[in-house]
Amino acid sequence: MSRGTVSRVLNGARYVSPSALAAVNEAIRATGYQANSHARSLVTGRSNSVAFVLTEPQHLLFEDPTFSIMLRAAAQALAQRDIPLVLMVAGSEEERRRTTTYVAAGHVDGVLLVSTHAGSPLLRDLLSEHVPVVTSGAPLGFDAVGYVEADEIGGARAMVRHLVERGRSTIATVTGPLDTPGGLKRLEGYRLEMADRLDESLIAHGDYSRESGRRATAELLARRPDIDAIFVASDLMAAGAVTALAEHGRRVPEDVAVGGFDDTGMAAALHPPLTTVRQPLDRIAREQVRLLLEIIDGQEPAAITLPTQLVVRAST
Amino acid sequence: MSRGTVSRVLNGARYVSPSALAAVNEAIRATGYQANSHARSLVTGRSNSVAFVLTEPQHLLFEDPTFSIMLRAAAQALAQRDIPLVLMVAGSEEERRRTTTYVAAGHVDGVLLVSTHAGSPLLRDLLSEHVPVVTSGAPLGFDAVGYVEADEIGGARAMVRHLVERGRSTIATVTGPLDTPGGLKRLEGYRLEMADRLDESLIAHGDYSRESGRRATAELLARRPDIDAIFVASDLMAAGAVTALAEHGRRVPEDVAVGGFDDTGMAAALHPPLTTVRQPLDRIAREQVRLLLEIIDGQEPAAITLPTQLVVRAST
DNA sequence: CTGAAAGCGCTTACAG
DNA sequence: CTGAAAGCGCTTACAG
Repeated sequence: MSRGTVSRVLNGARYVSPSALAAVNEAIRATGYQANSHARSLVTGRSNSVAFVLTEPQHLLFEDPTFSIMLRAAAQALAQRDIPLVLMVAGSEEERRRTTTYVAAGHVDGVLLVSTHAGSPLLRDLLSEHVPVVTSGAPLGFDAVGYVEADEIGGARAMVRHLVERGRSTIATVTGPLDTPGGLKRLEGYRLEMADRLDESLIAHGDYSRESGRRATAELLARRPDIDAIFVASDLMAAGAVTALAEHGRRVPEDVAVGGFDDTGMAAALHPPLTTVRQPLDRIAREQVRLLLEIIDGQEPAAITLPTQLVVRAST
Repeated sequence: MSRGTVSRVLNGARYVSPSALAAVNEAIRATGYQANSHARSLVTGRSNSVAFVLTEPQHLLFEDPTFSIMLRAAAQALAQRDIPLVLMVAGSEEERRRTTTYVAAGHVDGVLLVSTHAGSPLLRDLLSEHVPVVTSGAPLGFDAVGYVEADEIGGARAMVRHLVERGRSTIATVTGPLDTPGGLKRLEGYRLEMADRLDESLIAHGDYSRESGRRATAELLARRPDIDAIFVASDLMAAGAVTALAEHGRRVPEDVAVGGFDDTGMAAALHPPLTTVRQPLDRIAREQVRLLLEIIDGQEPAAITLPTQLVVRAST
């Protein structure tokens, strides 16, 4: 039996007789044969691997479980297809250059990018090299890039609506960074739902870190001591907000209701347990992988929006 | 100029005349040439990549920043040598099999393993395939495996000594899982330093999760209401311990002093800020990478122990 | 020090 | 449907 026939079996078994197919499969089982991936990549020009590129500042990565959850989910979704995930850190300028060079050299077939900031130079470089990319969250300021996002606006609106239904009248918000899609869209949802209740003094800005949630909440309390609810744009910042409220002698939820966003494990562990908006992070990562592989296979990019879900706990 | 000469320049420039070397380097710069890694791997039989294998239960990975810190540090140490890090998740039985097959097939040259449990079947399989492996923490029940660890025993002793110096007389401990080197050795350090103060009723067991720290502390308080200090074997569990103490109306540090282990960002963020034992996680990951690359290059394994450092804050 | 040649293990048209 | 052949882009003895 020729090498060519074996290769055909390995690559989809087209134009192979049933008897040859069976014989090859049996031989593969018996010998535990595994194709040499380097030889295959050399001729196909495909690496059959994908990079997961981390661009977030160090502290956030360790504080906020969101990133680890997506990383792990992506690794698992890829493993099911026997595609390795290569982790790259592109925090500094030099790391970014190294990452672009590495990717452009064809070491990986595509890139998974998490929470891209507006005008990200890394994304710009990657696109100019025509590297298949899928981001999580709509990349601000880029067109024709594939992405997967949660329904940020819908989720934020649902939370504000819930706070209103709970009888809260003075609802503030702590935003995420406004150069990220999540930060921007959660604020947009808040604005839309607040409508004529809206007042700019009810808005304070954070950067997704716990400490920023605490600081922004303290600002709000100083400016508007009359607030009776806060929608905080991430669970981690909400943890900071709860701390700030305690420091100012406000009870949660009696004096001030607090709602978060994400529903990572932290939300249920807070005191009191946090009402929040659940993002389907696992599913986002899985869809991101699926979409990237399609694009690598030559399909056009797409934008996928997945539903969020309000999870009511004791904090509201 | 022949391909052979260029190849010699790329691989260390032995037996190359200065003029040829200069010419090749200039051509590389001018054209931005990058060697095709698949072709190179095909002939050398080396993948020039390394796997980072995650075996921890999901929840711990997201709760405890220790793992992300080591993952990121390892990725950065490898990136400096232009070696990609392949992330593999080996939580389930099937994932473990897939990982072993993948690694044994030569897709990566070696494996970085974090916090191996006693008798780990993954480590057993990897060693039986003669895959170069370096673990973080001494792997319990295995010989001749390279590893890098913090001085767990010394760190635990320093903490107990500190609590004694602070005038505490009834010092309890919450341990980590005793089938991990960290869990076992931190308890050993506690035992050694307690000497004749030791009483088994002062020991409660956790599993490194926050909730287990809370539960174990509640147990201790029920059994020994007279304790005035607790050495908790990780910062995350210490956070749970502080919660339990508050729930039982004990003030930290006035009534009960609390000491942790790790010194991840969480320690300084706790209320009150946590006295803890700093593990040099960055350095551990860097040394782990260095050692693995040496072993891949044919050197014998080694065991490296790095010093820990007591960091005193307000909780003691 | 340098060039020519073989070979790493696959895939893919191309005949048959 | 199947086999023989070329070729992917390198590295590495081997002559010279």
